[in-house]
Amino acid sequence: MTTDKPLRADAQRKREALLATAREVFDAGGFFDLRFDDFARLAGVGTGTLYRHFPTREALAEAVYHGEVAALCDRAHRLQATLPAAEALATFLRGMVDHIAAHEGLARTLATLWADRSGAPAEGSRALEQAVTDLVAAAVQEGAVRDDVDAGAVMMALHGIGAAHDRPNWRAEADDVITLVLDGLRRPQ
Amino acid sequence: MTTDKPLRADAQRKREALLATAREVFDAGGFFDLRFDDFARLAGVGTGTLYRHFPTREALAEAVYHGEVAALCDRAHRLQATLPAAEALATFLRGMVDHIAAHEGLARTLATLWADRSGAPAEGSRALEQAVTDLVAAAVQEGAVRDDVDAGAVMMALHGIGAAHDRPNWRAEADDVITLVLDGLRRPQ
DNA sequence: CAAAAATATGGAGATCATCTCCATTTTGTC
DNA sequence: GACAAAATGGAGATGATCTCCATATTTTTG
Repeated sequence: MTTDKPLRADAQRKREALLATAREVFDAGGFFDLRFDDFARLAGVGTGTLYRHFPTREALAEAVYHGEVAALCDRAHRLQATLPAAEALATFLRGMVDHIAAHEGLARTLATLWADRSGAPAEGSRALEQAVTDLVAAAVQEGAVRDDVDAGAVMMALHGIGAAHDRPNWRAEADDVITLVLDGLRRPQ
Repeated sequence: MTTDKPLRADAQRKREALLATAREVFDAGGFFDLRFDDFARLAGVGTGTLYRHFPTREALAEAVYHGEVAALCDRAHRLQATLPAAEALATFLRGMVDHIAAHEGLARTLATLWADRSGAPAEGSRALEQAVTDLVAAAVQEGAVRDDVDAGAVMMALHGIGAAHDRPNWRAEADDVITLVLDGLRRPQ
């Protein structure tokens, strides 16, 4: 499905310059407030080039955070391989909140990518969802988690954590959401 | 805090025309896709008038759904008066999902209003949050619900339900989120 | 290596939604 | 009915997004 035509040398250079700029702006927290065309100016390329590489702001955000999200997913796989499934799930969800808390821009990015109703969901979203689904399925298999609740519900709760990122008491509430989800998932013995 | 200068007769008429148009577009599902100025055209008023009455799209959405949200809050109060607190909370949350499911536009509206980071949260949001907070507090008081989880966490889960409104399996997942929240809230005996 | 083909560039300007401004009209008051 | 206050409408300013294509760079071919 991924048509990977080999990118020309200069194209690769410009693309990387754009990504570097985007990363900087991201870390500075201004990603969603910067005029989109200005990413081009800051990276020293033309606006046409910007739009050719990243047709929308969301595409750029997705590219910048592709690494972050991939890291999250890798972590899920590692946990799943080394811990009992229920613990893996708990550790992953707790760690996800940590991770979001540590990266100012991530919550807003995830919320934006998730809310993006324009056609296909971003690759990053898909991967993350798959990771969560796998973790839940394993925990169900193991018998530690009820089987009458869809893994999608956990994703929805994560949506909430991302979407609500500017609530004053975000961190504590996010932790509490995870607590509710985990306790709610425990198989009623 | 609410400075209510009595509205002139024509002003009231135009305002009502705008609201009527907005409600129609809402029900048709196109509220967030319609050019904002077009609300004026459709209502037969000038754009200046539109902007005077509703400075932003969110203000208009808030006004349209003020009634809906007020109804939700009233319902919360009635339930709280007639049922044990834990049941009132459960009934309210289940009913909220019903209500959102029945009104195509509501989820997106709530998500938008909640996500609106421009200054003060809309009156509707505030009222809804107060209602939820009260329900949770009463249930805690009654001893049916743990006291170590913030009511804000429930709001965050609702954020998720609103924000994720375009997931293919929305209804089932939303119900499951509520199940998780309710079971997670139950005081561990 | 030169020429030809393919690929990518930049940035001026088209397009489009949002919002403002104020000369005119409508309403309320005395 | 005349004066003041309130509200109107819609032309145009503003500003962000995106397109287009003549030019430049890279790759391939002979």
